[in-house]
Amino acid sequence: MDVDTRLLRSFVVVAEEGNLTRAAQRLFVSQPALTKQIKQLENLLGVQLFTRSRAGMALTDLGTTFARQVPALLAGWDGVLRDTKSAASRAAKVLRVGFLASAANEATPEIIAAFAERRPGWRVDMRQATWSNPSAGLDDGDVDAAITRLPFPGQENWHVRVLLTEPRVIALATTHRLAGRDRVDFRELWDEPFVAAAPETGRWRDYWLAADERDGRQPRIGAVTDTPDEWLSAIANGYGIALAPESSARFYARPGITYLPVSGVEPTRVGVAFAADANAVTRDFVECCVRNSGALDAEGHQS
Amino acid sequence: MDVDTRLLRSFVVVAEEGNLTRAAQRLFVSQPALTKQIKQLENLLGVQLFTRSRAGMALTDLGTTFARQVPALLAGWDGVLRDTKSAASRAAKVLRVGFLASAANEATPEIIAAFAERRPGWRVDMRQATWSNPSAGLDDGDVDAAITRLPFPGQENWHVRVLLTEPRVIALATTHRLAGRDRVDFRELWDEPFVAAAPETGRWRDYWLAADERDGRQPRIGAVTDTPDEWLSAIANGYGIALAPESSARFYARPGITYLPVSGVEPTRVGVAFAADANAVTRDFVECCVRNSGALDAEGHQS
DNA sequence: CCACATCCATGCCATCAGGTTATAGACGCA
DNA sequence: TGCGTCTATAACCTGATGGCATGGATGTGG
Repeated sequence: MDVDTRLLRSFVVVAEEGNLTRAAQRLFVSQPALTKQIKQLENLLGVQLFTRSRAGMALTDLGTTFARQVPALLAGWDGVLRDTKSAASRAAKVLRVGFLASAANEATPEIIAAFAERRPGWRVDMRQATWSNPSAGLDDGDVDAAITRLPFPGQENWHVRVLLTEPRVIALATTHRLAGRDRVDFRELWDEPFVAAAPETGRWRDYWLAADERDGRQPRIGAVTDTPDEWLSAIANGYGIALAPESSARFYARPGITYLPVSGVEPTRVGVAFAADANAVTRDFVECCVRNSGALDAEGHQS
Repeated sequence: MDVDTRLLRSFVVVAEEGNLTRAAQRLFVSQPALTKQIKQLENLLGVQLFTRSRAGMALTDLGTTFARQVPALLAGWDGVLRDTKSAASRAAKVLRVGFLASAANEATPEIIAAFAERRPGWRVDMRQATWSNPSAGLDDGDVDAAITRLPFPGQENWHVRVLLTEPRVIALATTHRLAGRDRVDFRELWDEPFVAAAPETGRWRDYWLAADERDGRQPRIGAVTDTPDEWLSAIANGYGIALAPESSARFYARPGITYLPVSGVEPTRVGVAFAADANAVTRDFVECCVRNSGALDAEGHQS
């Protein structure tokens, strides 16, 4: 009897949420599709996993037993997947590095150069990730290391070394009423619409909305974007403003966008994340990251 | 990243066979379909698993690594499946028993009755299996115990207790040249066409062709059947003859079919098979089997 | 008491993955 | 050179699956 792991993942989410509609959103499918998936799984097993009611989907006893075992299966598969992919890249002498656009910076070429010297014959495969994937492929086993902004969702599963810390600034349209100012305080911006990452990025989104510095007030969302280009356009078009790393003013300077210093928000950190059991080559790369970012202003330390 | 376990099973078979065409037969799909499945799996992993050549499909290094891990995954899933199904039947107080048509006999009603007395409130769900499924559903977790003919493929994975032993006879069309005889020796039948089980039943098929008693000579196959009815028809129509348990002469008497004693083949045994970790209810059932078949002529002993 | 919000289920339609058959292409072998 | 044995490709078809719109059941607030 065969299953698609997809069904199992859907099952897990539904079990967690206890609610088809919400689960469907998290899984990016429609609610009817999810209804069918769960039904399909129940048919396959010949067992009722949930009791349905207006209140939602509650696990039956059998469903609970099943739910206890499924995560291990999925983890097993994901592990094999990761092992295989990393074995492949090792065989090809390719180090796969994911990075978030805004996390790469002037130091990146130096890091690569240092690594090339350290491991002759190896190639570094840099893969840019969107904001909806803040671990930059680490979670999927697609990369050996990820250079990203901290904190990111799922960070606790990985070893992280901080590479640098920099202030956050505010990005706004040149036409914005505050664009002429020298600097602003974040409190002045509480009621401004913001350009944000997608809701499912959770902690990530919150961090860039500075949810913690709003005294519990809900932010206004003017637009949702997933890549630097979309982000810049949204800001230039006046859909909202956004927090950004200071270095964006250099890397993402663009007509129609103004960057201003802002007080009252924590600075942002760039880090390199990797698996606890990373191989020697990956660790070498991490070492290169620390050394060559340290040249700027980081205090690299284990996190 | 999601897979259908089906792809994994296909992969395992192709890896074992080293040959798409043969693997496709074993999996009951066309060869092009398998080509696509394997390609799909390789795409999914982003890794080449096989090197193709006119000689067939050979695992790459990565493929070998992968192949080492996959069986554990599949076993894990199958285990969960089994657990869940058996938990369901336990909750419903249903004992699921598979049996092979030719393995049930006069004692069966008594067994059920004895069990009903031993476990009031429980129901026995008897499921007849075809010859292409000689474990009668045990392998798929569809039953808690199986009453079947020994030996059967995969028997080593289960606990088995022998219920009875009986001679084998030969079944042939009444019009057959030997039908008038009192008895025959198996050697006289070496060149006769036989009605056999499907090739994929392996050891099972061999046993009922008495492959061991042919001095290595290949049997002639006159027809392939999967159920008693097909089998009886094939014999009556003269497509071939077949070995059968002595009790068939009672249970499957039919105009046009003659059963004759045959010398030179081992007797056949009926056994009840169950999982090593079977629960108390299942063990009770096994106990009932042993007691109530023992009334006939078995010496029940652990196998 | 009724309109509304919230859930899950269902019907209909469009799309696409996946299967099948037939055939091509590569290659060793007689 | 023709044949047998592999795998890959092409063309076609069907069924599974997802999306949208909607229905039915049931609390909830005005």
